[in-house]
Amino acid sequence: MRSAEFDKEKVLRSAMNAFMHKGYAKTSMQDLKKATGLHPGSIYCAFENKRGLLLAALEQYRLDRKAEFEQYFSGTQPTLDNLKAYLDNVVAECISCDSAQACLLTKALNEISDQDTEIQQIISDNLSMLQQALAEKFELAKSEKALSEQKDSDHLARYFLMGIYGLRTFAHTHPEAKVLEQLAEQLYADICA
Amino acid sequence: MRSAEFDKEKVLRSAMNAFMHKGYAKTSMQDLKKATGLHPGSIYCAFENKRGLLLAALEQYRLDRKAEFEQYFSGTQPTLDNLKAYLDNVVAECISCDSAQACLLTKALNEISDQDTEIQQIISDNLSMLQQALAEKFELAKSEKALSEQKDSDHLARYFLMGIYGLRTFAHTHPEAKVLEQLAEQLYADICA
DNA sequence: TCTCTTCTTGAATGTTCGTTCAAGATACGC
DNA sequence: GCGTATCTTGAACGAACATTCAAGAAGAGA
Repeated sequence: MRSAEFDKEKVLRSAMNAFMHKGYAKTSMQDLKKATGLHPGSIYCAFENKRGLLLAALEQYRLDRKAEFEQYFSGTQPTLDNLKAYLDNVVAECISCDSAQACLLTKALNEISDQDTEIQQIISDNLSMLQQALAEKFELAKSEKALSEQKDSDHLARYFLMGIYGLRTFAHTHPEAKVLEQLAEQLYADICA
Repeated sequence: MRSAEFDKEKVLRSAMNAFMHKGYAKTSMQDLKKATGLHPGSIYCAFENKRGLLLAALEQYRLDRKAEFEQYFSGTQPTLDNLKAYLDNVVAECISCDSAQACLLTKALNEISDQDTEIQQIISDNLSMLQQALAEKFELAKSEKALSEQKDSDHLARYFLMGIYGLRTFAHTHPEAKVLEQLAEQLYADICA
């Protein structure tokens, strides 16, 4: 026996970055080779093909984001404060990173959309999971009496997610902190109102 | 002398559709030939290359959308009603069309982003124009006493646009009329509140 | 009707792409 | 320390790509 020499998570995160910056179609195997340090043969051995690498990268992205999300709600602060912090982090990401630091899920969703129903389904499922997780947080906020019982948590989660999508796209044309922060502020206010 | 045989607007709208459905990178010249009915030579003669065709298509898209926008505000109804109608139309587009009927501008913005600063600039400028046009409508609504003078029209325009971006992305995973209409409803309410 | 000019056509070009595979390298079991 | 199973390497492959161009088709002017 002999085990593989590369760190799978590291490779997948490099691939994620490559896909996020150039998009799936424009990222060539040569780009992936440069990004991951793996030779084509190894990539094909480990992930079957370019599409398999994208699938694995999407799964890694899901795990990373899930861990990140849960970290935001692990403390003892009021749930709504955690939600605001989470939103502020989205804004910070939009500003700080190189301009193309979008979410891999939405980036891939926009690009692949109709052409690959399986990937489309995976992405939709992932985003639905995030939506579900958000809805649970809104339920939690209601139980903390920080949010009116009248509110529909599912609707709030959808609206919140819609806002995040919008923010990310908006950031492409207006990467100015002040403007994005103001938008996030209103989004949060409208949800808590 | 002999004039060209094809209808430039028709060709550009066909190209627009092709680019919107498959994205720029994935749309091959063969696809464009099929979509436009033009042979490669003619395309290169008229638009220099594939990128030139995208530029021309973007310009045509801008003109079409500008005309569409102005039509929504040509009547004598209150401006806010027109805005709501405009928003409802966005939602209707998200639902009715084949799932990939996004906005060419945002689609291209998401895909090309960093790789072509000239196209990035053109798209940003176009979206800024729409934002500016929206801000003027909010100003108009204020003068009609339908909106508080306290409100910042520029901010409202940005928030409205953010919502539209978000709606379009959201529609990719939830193409259900009821959900999208509910989101649009709240967006409108939050802006007018 | 003939000629000139311009447009149209689609096969050919060189390049780049995703993918394969056989040869070489390396760690593990004995 | 040897044999072997497995991983790594990178050259090679056909396919598909954007682009070119020379030959053919067709309107305009006489």
